[in-house]
Amino acid sequence: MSATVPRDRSPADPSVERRQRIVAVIRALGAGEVVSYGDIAEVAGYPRQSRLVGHILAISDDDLPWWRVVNAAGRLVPGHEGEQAALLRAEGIRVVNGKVQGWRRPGRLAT
DNA sequence: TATCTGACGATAG
DNA sequence: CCTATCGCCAGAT
Repeated sequence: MSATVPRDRSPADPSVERRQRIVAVIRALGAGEVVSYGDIAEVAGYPRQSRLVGHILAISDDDLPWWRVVNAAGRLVPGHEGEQAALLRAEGIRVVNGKVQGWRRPGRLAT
């Protein structure tokens, strides 16, 4: 027997809370709504932690509407572009060449 | 403990 | 459009 005991993942664990919080935001997405990883992180209360969102989605079950999440450039998820494009189009989202049309990154608008 | 990687973001060239 | 670099954090080795 190893002397190491599996850590108890209680709800009090901050890493669990982060995960739960981010998952909750993703689950709250409705049909036709597309957001970026950074947006989810910010809404969840963890600005600039977009990588964490990507990680959660990668390890989490497919129970979540992962297809409604794209990167800041409107780019689809590598390796799932075909399925994601189909799912998005089914919700009325226009997808062209692996990117969401009509997407614009904040801070790059205006003249 | 150190180092690398990743469903990221932004800036620079 | 592309690659490169830096910042950010969690997990894997």
